[in-house]
Amino acid sequence: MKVSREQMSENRRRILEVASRLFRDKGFDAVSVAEVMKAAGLTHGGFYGHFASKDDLIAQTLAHVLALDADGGGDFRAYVDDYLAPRHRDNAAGGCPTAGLAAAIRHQSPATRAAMTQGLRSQIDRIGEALPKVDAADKRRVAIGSWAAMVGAVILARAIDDPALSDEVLEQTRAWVDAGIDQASAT
Amino acid sequence: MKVSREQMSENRRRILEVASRLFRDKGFDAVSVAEVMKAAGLTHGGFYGHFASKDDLIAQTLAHVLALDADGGGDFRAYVDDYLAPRHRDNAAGGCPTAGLAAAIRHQSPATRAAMTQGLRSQIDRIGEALPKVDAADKRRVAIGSWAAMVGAVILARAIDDPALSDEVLEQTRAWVDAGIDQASAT
DNA sequence: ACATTTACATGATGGTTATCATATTTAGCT
DNA sequence: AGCTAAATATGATAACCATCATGTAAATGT
Repeated sequence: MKVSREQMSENRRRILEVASRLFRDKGFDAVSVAEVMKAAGLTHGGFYGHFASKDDLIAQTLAHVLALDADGGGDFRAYVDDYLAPRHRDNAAGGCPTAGLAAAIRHQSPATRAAMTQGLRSQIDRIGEALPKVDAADKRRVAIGSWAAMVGAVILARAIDDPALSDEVLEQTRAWVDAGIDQASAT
Repeated sequence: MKVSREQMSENRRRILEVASRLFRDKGFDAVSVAEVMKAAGLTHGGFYGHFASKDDLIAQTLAHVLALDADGGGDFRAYVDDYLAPRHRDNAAGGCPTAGLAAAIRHQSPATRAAMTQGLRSQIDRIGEALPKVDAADKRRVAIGSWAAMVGAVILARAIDDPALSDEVLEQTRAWVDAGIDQASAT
């Protein structure tokens, strides 16, 4: 049955929302179109009225979720602490899409790769801006290096099947990133 | 047709070899059992004579390829340089299995997760041993932090669809890791 | 040499999935 | 009020895949 225009765009937004959670939780391949639609409260048939293909859904979902990621205007240390916390490791569905999906981007469509590239560019810039005490010459290094360490640590911590070692990876990476920032912030 | 015992174990080794390349190149899900067997020069039927399931193949392949990873007794700086080189980024099939597969381990069987955990433990220890100038108290931090940054950087560099930014991620992470080691090596 | 075991090949089977075809119902316009 | 277009539902299709059943031929032990 036809629905109102607002209802339709609300449906579309809900599809993107649940898709972003499902993809982060289970990966692109392990989530079917029908599963996404069901989680959005619809049936699989209407899907192709919203998106041209599953690849298109993936690309639009990634652009959507990376655009939302633009908060965190506060202190970078606090952001690092939250990012490298067990809580974030254990919450892939609601967590950072880069940590959850970056490794799968290699195998996705050009539009999806472009969305991730743009998201990373923004994130690096944003981290640089959150490092006021670091010399301009060192900003790119600190922003990129700490972001790589953060994403890598969460990926490793999620892969590890031993809570103690997993916690240690997070904790030591936090100390490593802090030390790197301290060094670059010293006059 | 039956083959000799040596031929069989040679076949088995070849299956693990091609599977490790295919998995690193395309991911666990995107590689079918039949594709692995074909790449090994066999047909799909004989597969279950060697492995109990695809999950079993994945677990044994990961254990196999992580066990081979134990070389690199040399200088850690040289290892970092090779690891964070465009050549490694562009050679996923033959490159580090942690960078290629760690993010997918979350969704795999317990045996596979255990193999990855063991591989990471060994790798962290190995890096610690390759850092003779670093105080014992700092060794875990440097080993874990630099490994997280290296793995994260290669994953990000492979996701990025812009050669200049991808190269920059590798280059700046190299500088970041070097600076972290320098700082920890200073008396 | 022969019997038997066995490694692999060929050929199903059942389940899943992306995508499409068609029907239905209702919003939006006249 | 009625017509038309459109959003979603139901149902079908074709491809792919993991796994299993069965056949075949050669290696191994006697």
